[in-house]
Amino acid sequence: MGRAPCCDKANVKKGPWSPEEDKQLKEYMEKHGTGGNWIALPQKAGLRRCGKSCRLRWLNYLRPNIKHGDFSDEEDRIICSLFANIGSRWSIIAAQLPGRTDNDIKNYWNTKLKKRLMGQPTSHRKPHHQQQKKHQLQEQQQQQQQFFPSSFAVTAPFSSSAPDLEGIPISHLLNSLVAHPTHQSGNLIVFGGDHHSCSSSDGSSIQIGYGRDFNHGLYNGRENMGFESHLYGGLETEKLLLGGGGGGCEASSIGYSFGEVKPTIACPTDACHGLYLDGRSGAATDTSFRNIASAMYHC
DNA sequence: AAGCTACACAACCGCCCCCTG
DNA sequence: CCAGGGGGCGGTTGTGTAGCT
Repeated sequence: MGRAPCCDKANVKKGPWSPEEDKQLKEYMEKHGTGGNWIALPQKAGLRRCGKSCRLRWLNYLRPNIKHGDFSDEEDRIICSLFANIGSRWSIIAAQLPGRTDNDIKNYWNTKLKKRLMGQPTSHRKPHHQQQKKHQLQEQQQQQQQFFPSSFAVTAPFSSSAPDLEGIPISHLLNSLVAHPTHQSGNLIVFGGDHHSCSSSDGSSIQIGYGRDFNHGLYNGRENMGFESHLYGGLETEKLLLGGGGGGCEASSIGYSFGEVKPTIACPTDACHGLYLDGRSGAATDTSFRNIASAMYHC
């Protein structure tokens, strides 16, 4: 038996809200509030709308202090950073941006940020002059640099058969791991590079930019290598500190050798579900990442 | 000027979580 | 403890608009 519908679909108006309906809902909300029941609200307010539709309209458009329009660079950065850490938990991300709604942020991400960070054209309309294309390309490169300033900029394809990873951009290592997953790669969680979440055909996966399912840590007894808990948008996540102590991946920290990293990659256990590598900052992280990528190729 | 296309954003759908009785 | 229902959320679709041909 299916669930009873929340409202009588046949007698409910759908589609865009008219100014009159907006006014009616706003006035009712200002006088009475939801009364703890959105489903009953439309009837009380004299609206021929589904309660959920009223809720959405209120939360996303009518309620006070809603910000619409241009997102600032700071907001962009916050969204990207949180998306990298917790994925598409729009409500959590919205909670960090006063005046912004989850729907707004979701739309903004889907229509602009995602394309921008994936290197797709961001212009409002198709350019039709070479000059514009050139300018657009430069703009994209600048924007990528702005968000991921270390070595994440994409340049050339990476051959999966090449064991020597020195000098190969991290983004290509990432891409290659996505394209050629190993049985170990299912245990690697990276954030900070491109924002992909990819699965291979056999079900193993590399999750990039998403760490919430990663719960357990390894502590190998060595100072500055272990797991550290972080709160991102109210969600606790943990990451393996390959980059050194304190703040995670510091520029001055060391890269771990294959021997040190391999047990973690090769032998996931209940106590060690995988790696969580902060790839956002600096050369030391690159070294760590290269070690892991190298380990995966050798395993 | 008309038709086409791409884009932005509002709104809907349906699933899941969690509270309550 | 369990079932039912409302609320919340993320994904998807629909619609209006602006630029291009």
